[in-house]
Amino acid sequence: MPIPTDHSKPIRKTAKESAFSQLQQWIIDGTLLPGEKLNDKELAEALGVSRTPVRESLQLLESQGFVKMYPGRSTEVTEVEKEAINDLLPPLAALQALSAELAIPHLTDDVLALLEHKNQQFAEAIRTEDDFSALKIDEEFHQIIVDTANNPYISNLLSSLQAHVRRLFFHNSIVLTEQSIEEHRTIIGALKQGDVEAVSSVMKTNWLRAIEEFRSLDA
Amino acid sequence: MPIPTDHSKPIRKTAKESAFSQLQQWIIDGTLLPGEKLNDKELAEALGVSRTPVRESLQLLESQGFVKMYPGRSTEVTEVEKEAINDLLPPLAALQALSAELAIPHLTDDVLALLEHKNQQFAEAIRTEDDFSALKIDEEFHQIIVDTANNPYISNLLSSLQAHVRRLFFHNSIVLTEQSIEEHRTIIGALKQGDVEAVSSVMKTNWLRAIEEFRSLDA
DNA sequence: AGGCGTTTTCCTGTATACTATATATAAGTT
DNA sequence: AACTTATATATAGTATACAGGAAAACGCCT
Repeated sequence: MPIPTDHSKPIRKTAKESAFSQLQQWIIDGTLLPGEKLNDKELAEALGVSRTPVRESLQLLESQGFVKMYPGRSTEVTEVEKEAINDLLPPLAALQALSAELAIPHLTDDVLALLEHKNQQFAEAIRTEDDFSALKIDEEFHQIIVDTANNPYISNLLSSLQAHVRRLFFHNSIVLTEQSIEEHRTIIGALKQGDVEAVSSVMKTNWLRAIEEFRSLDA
Repeated sequence: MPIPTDHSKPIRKTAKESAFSQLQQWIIDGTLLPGEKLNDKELAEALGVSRTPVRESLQLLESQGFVKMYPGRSTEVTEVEKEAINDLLPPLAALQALSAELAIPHLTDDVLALLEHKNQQFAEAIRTEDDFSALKIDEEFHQIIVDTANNPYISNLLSSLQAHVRRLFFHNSIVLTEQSIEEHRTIIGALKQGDVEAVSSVMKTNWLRAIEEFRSLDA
């Protein structure tokens, strides 16, 4: 009797974890509005758990910059300022560019195929103006590269930055353009050829261009 | 009556905060050894607080990668692997280089003077072979640049990476060399001239060189 | 002695209870 | 009425109590 039970991950999802992801989701998608005061008692009963896991989650969210705690006073959701994009994208671009550089030695045909496939999905999403999917797929595309770089520190830093970008994009309904498709192709090409300079440069361009596109929404 | 009492920071040092910094310190300086199992009850009484703030601190430390939590099982201090330097320094160098670039528009004479002063302190520490001070001053030197860049996201990311580097250096008693003094001078010069490329390049060199020096300790 | 199952202990995760401080509300004074 | 001062209420921070599960200790069998 084989019993294929895969207990490699005996994921008993701890109350703290589920509280954390739910709260983060609510903050990113705007259910919890920027500036809103958070009362742990309320959140606790809304989530059906006690205050303890809620408070633990809030502290993690603070370390990621999603909430601000005023000790002894209150906890509130941080603001979503459009100008934050100016602070957010440069380090994101730098780390993504670095990831691409570091990914080169670990490239395999599988990875390249995966990237090309993702970019096709991406192109399709752009074509059908499925903006939400496009954002999601774009993130996955870049995640492949980050994973390939295989650097846990970078992965960590980026996941935090990405979450903030996601929130900004959510609150401002940004739209990715066709230009990204071509840039992705260039990135794949540069990766194939192991051109460190080129890949780093295009990657930065790809991300920093978002600043301009973001600004144009002001109009 | 002016009463200059600055109650902008009525810092009531919360038990959680003091527990956190103490635990982090213990992990960095090796009081808590890599791989060691952490028992909240013990830690709690050692710190004179209850388990709650201890557990909260441990969770923050996990998010920073200083401990690993196996839910329901145990919490242990992460290992200090020399090879981690290979993963740690590239993003650190990239972000420090970016900081320097971004600092340029915010440079003032005060900042430049401060940098030159710090570098003199640094040179003095190197000269007297006060290795510990040299490390500390070097960190302060770079912190000035990061602060000048005035980007909260970068500051955040770097503080986490710096803590890891500090731990690595502690556990391997790394020593900074005279070469850093000259590189710091070059950095200051490039900043003065607003030479983005140069400052970025030297900054990266300055940090990545540490990888080589670190490896040479193997011998 | 070594392996397997059972029992016991311990520890983590979570809920609840307690405490002190901050804010809101009401009373009092000029 | 405006401004203090006092009182009440609420909420954050911390401690403790409780429950389930993991690891350790023990005993049993071969």
